[in-house]
Formats: sequence, structure tokens, C-alpha cells
Amino acid sequence: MLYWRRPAAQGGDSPRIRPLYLTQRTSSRPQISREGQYMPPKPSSIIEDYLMEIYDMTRADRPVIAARLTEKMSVSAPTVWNTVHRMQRDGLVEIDSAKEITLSPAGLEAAESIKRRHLLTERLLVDILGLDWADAHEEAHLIEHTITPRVEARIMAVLGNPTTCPHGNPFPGVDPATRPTTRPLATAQAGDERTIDGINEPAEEDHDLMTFYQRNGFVPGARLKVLDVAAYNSTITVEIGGRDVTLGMPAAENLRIVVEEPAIGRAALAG
Amino acid sequence: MLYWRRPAAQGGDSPRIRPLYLTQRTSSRPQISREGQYMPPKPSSIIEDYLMEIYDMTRADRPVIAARLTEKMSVSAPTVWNTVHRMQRDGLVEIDSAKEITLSPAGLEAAESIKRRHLLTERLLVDILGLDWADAHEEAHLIEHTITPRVEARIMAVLGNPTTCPHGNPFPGVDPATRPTTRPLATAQAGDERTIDGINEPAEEDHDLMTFYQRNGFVPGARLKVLDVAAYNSTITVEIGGRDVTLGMPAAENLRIVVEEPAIGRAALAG
DNA sequence: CAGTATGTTTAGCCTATGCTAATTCCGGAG
DNA sequence: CTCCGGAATTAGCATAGGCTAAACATACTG
Repeated sequence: MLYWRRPAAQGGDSPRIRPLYLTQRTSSRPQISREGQYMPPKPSSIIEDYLMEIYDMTRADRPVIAARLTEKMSVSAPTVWNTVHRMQRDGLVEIDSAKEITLSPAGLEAAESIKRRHLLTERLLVDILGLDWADAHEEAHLIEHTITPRVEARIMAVLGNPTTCPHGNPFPGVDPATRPTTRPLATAQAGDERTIDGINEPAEEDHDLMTFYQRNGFVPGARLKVLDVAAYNSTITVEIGGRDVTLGMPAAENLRIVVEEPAIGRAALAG
Repeated sequence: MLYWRRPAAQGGDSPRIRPLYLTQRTSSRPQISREGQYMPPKPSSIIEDYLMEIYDMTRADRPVIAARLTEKMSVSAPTVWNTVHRMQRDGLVEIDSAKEITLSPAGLEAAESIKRRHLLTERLLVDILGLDWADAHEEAHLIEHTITPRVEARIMAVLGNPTTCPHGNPFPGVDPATRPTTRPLATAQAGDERTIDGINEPAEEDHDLMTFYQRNGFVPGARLKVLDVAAYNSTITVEIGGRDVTLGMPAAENLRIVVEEPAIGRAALAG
């Protein structure tokens, strides 16, 4: 059964090539169970990567279009187009008339699953195996796809149900009320004394930047004092761990500082 | 550049289909470095699976032919043929005139690498994450392919350089002199009191059998006493953990018992 | 020696995931 | 309205890894 048919193609000009992604599905076609429940086959690693990227871009309120994905996934535009349409065919995403890509309910569920496994794997690598904080993201990116629910449950148990990754980013489904209110360090004022909440997701992919953060102690929970905001120079200088460090704007944009403790945290402290 | 050419194909009968595995290589072709060193691209998960299976069959002195691999890999014979020939093209295996498949030096190195990562991942899952002993093999089989040298080194360090997997099978390169002499439980005599060395590799894939071993305490280091060898019934009854358990022949064949402590162990005890 | 069982190989397909080159679509600027 | 640039799309290929059906090859067995 074809999922889609070329417009006309009337006449005898025999198209020799099938239209790429729009071919028949066999074994990996989504199945409908007896109860009418949608039962997606486990997405491939590639599809999981796309799902997580779409999830992140959505959460960061950035428009999700194929061109943006092309930049992130380091593949060509036709490859992204092809893959995204396979995902649409499989019910993981919807593509509206403005070419905006959104996760379907099934896609969101799969995205949250892979995101959770990613964050959990990072914690395993850092907390238990003692891997470099700056390396954890890329190593987790390899391992995450192979974590089954069985293993996920074990890691979760051994780590004591963590709620954030080592870089301060919360697991999907964590109640926002339990999280502090934050803003980028870039928006701080001279004289501010703040606690670091975490590193923004896109920055985790920049290994050099992560190493810079790590070497200077910019990790979740650390305290810093803003010494000087030099807007004209696009830098901000802070005191951290007894030393003065100057950050450029990208580094300061991607570092979140706490402006207010979480509501639940306050309640707990008060009670 | 073609790696191989069909015999003749003279005449104008235009072959429409390329000869499967024997096509051009592009990005993943093995590279020769400036020093003339052979630099194999990292094998895919699939190829790593084949390598490990060939490695195991070789170590167990079983003949390595395509038909045996077909049974183990749960794919069709043409698929195995195709894959093995890609491996030959890439310098990982050699195929002699009797169709016997042997690992090349590069193949052996890759096989030992994936074997090591497999055993190490099993230990991580069991010792650190507390995963079921019987489940470790199949979970490790998923994860092992994504372990980089960086992570491998961390696991090795955290576990204190283990020499066997949780099922008693030694890492590649472990000095045989440090290992006890063993034989299958199936060959034991009534009255023997022995220590369990481990479970043979092929049995690790049989989840039900592994659960049987686990539930009855047949794990490395456990002591057992042979009560009765009923050859006519193909069973052997032992006392283990204060209970009597009867094993069928396959279960008894795949359980190794210690007949002599390792030379190095004895030396250490004597000194 | 004939026949069966086992193993290999070919032919012809398929999907997922990549690519380049070229074309088309569309929104805004002049 | 027209042109330009970004984005989407088509056309045409490529490789890895799968499949079935069928043809061969070879070795054992009655």
C-alpha cells in the first residue's frame, strides 16, 4: 500500500525510480493493536536524534523548520527533507502549511523518552564512572539509543532519581515549580552574586566551550559574583572560585543563573 | 575503483544490477595512513556482531563457516554471505578454499576490542547498576557497540580491572595461567565437590537457561557437590546452596567447574 | 551410482540513510 | 512587478543490510 502517490505521471514515460521516502513500508510500519492503540516501532537512532533536536528547538521556542534541522544534524537538506517526511509518514511529526514541524503525541512521547535516557546517561557517565563533565554529552549521545527501559530503571534507581543532568538541564516532566527561576548570565548586573543553575542545551555540543566552563568552575551550584559588564566589548567579568574570569557573550548567554529559588524549595525551607 | 570484477560478462547484455556487496567504497573504505599503517574505519554494530561471533566460534574450536553464522545471526544465508564478503573486502576476514572463515590480524584486533567492551559492559550492568545477572548479556549486546575507548577506560578503572565477565568468561588477552583448569559439569563424577568457574558463552544467549542457573545459584565461585550422574536419563543431580537440583545435559554441558586452581593462584597461596 | 542433505551462490528485490545538482516556491525589497 | 535569497523539492545515485526463490556444489548414504 502506498502512503502517497505522485500527482499525475500519466503517459508512458515509465518512472524508473521510486520517489524515495514515499515507498511501501513492511516490517517497521507502525502497527495498530487490537485495542486500537497506536504502537510505534522503536525509532532508529537517527530518528531519535531528530526527535530530540525537534524537542529541544521547540522547548527553546525556536521555529522548527527543515532548514534549521539541516544545520544541526550535519546532513544535507534533501536528507533532512527525506527523513522528516518518513517521520511524518510514521506519525511522529506533523508538518503544517508553513512547513513548521511539530511533534505528534507519539513523537513527543518518543522524544521525551530519548531525552530522559540522554540526561540519565550523562549522569551515569559523570557521577558513577567519573567521566569528564565536558565529554559526557557526546558520549551519552552514542549510548543513549541503546538504553532499554530495564536498564533505564536501574540507572535511575542507583542514582536516586535525579532531576537534572550534570549540566543542570531538567528531565522531561520535571515540575517547573521545583525549578528555580533563571536568566542568562549575560543579563546580569555588576555586583550581582548568583548561583549557577546550568548550561543551555545548545552549548553542550560545543566541546571547547564546555571545557572552558569546566576549567573555570562554571558548574551547577557554583557561586559567582559579577564584577563588570562591558557591553561595548561584549564581555562580562565575574569572580568565581577566587579568580576573575572574563566571558564573551556566547559563553555568558548560555550560562543560566538563579534569580529566585524554586517555589517548592522555598516552601520546604520555610516548613 | 572496483574491488572485484565479474568473470567475463562480455557481449552487450548490459547488467542492470550491480553485484551486491562488490560495489565501490567511498567514505568508509579502509584508509592507509601516511606511515603506511592500516587504519580501519570503526566497524558497524552489525560487523562487530559478526566479528565477535567468529571470535567465539574460533575460540571454542568450532568450524567457522557461513552456515554456522547463519544460525547464530538470525538472518538469511544470502545476507550472511553478503556481509562476510564485505568483511573480506575490508580486510577483516579471510575465506579459504574450504569456505572456512578466519579473522585477519585487523579482524582479530577488532574482535578482541568488541569482546572486551561486551564483557566490561556486562560487569558494569551487574556490579554497578545491579541489573539481573541473567539479563546482562542481552543488554550488554546493545550497549557494547557504543562504548568508546574513553568510556571503556573509565569503566575499567571504576571496576578495578576485572578479568572476567559476571558469568565467568575471561577478557581477551587474560593470561591462561591465571585461570583455573576446568571441565564441563557434565563430565563430573558422583561425589565430586567443585567450585563453579563459569557459564559457557553460547549458553549466555539462552535467557531461560540463564534464569535457571541464577535462580539455583549456579554462579561463578559457588560450590556444589555432585550427588548422582544418571547417564541413562541424561541428567546430573547436585547439591548447591543446601538444595538438590537436577540438571539436564545441555545445562550441565555449559557449566564449567574447576578441577585445578590456576598456577599463579597456587603460587600466590603458597608464597 | 543415485539421491538426499547440507552449504554456497546468484538474481532480483526492498528500506533507511546518505549525497550532489538542479529546480521551484515564496516572501520581501526596490 | 520583478528580482533576490532562503527554503523546499525533485531527480538521480550510492552503500549497508535485509529478504525470497532458485540454482549449484559437494559430501554422505543406501
